[in-house]
Amino acid sequence: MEAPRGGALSRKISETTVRRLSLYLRILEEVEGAGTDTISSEELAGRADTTAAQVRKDLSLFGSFGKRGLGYAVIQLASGLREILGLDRSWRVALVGAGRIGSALFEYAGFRQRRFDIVAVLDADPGKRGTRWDGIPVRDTADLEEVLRTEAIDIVILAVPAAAVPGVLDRVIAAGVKGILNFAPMQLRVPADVAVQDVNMVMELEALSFALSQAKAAQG
Amino acid sequence: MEAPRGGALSRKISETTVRRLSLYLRILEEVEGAGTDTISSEELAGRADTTAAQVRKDLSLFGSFGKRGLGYAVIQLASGLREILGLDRSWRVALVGAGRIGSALFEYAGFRQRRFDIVAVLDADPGKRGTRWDGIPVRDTADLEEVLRTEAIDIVILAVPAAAVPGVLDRVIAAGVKGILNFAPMQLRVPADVAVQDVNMVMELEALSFALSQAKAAQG
DNA sequence: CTACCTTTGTGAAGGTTTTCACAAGCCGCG
DNA sequence: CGCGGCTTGTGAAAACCTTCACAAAGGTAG
Repeated sequence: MEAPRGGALSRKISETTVRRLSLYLRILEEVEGAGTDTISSEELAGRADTTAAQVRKDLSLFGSFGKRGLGYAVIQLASGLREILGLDRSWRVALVGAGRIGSALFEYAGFRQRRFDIVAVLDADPGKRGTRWDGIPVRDTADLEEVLRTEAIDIVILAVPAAAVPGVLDRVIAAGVKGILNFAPMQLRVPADVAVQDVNMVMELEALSFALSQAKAAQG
Repeated sequence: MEAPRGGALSRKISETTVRRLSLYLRILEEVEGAGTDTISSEELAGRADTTAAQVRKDLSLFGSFGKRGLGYAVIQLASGLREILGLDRSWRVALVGAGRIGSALFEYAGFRQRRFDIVAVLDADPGKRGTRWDGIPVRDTADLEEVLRTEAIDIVILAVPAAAVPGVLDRVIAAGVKGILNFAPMQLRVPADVAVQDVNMVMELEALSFALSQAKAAQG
């Protein structure tokens, strides 16, 4: 039993599966706080807005976490999911772009909770240089390479204006960073070994716009 | 030719298709600025990081927008996509939660460009009340129902702390709002006729964490 | 007008993801 | 210890999505 686990998977795991795993983990942490120590696929599915079969299939891709007749031990499953998702360690994150969005992200407690530690902040604006955010000096984007290297950065959060993206992106990639969280509304072209996740709020609003328009059209 | 268009669709359109349509529109607006007046599915696909067949299939769900041998007229296709996505009108948006994230969103120009007009801002903090953001008064969340009604709000951006979400959500739904953009890291339970889009940056970072862990495991 | 080049729109094929359904396994109780 | 109720893990089926491949159609040049 319990063969694959965190290791190198043979099967390719889809983006949607990873999102669900992430969601399961959040739910487990919520119910753990509430004192529940065991949970069935049925209940987990109810809270995650999916089906019990989906939950079991997702988990079965990584091993055997449950007990038949009983369900899943909450603490154990949470820990298993953390291992699968690579959350059993901390990640060193650099925030590039200290504008409104950057500042909101920096303050956001959810990152630190998951051990995504923002250990460097950079901005091109000379006016910002020298100020400190919660003790971390805002450094010049000109020093990007040096900061990425000396701080051993794993992940870059790109929160600069669209016009500034291409230049910064090339340098981030050249510096060997393999993970980018992109807030600019543009497609980043990156080598295959670099992972990019986009956060595009306009796209989300457009999806709402589409849904609302459809509903209106259907209903008359 | 050109039968379905914006109207009530028989086929159910998937979330991923809508995201691609949104992306196509952004690309068309970019190349339009550059003076191109015609574009092939091949070129659009290249810029959208997908395949020509995918582009044609996506568009064919809504009608016939191209000319064989020539490609798509950029301006016309952009306008067709705006109609499909419901962007051929403005949307009245209320921002609930005037904290760091709310403030960053309010300033973000991308929303106004697409005619998502933030016409109301609410917050529970009495200290914020009476201040004005770009001329819009920050109002008390206690007045939520009245504001949603008098301002004829289409979409609510939920940017309040997780603990405050359940109370606010119920009232937003009761007030008849059918579209919600949710920034709280929790599943919203809503009636079937209410559309929700989640923006969850922790989940995006976790997807990066997973990808980076996988890569490390594979490579040794 | 015809021949030829190009690119769309779309059935059919292929692939992936989700759902179904049930044997296997765990627990508690008598 | 054996039975019954419950829930997992998983092949098989169904649904969904993407890719292929080609007929249909616009344009152009001769």
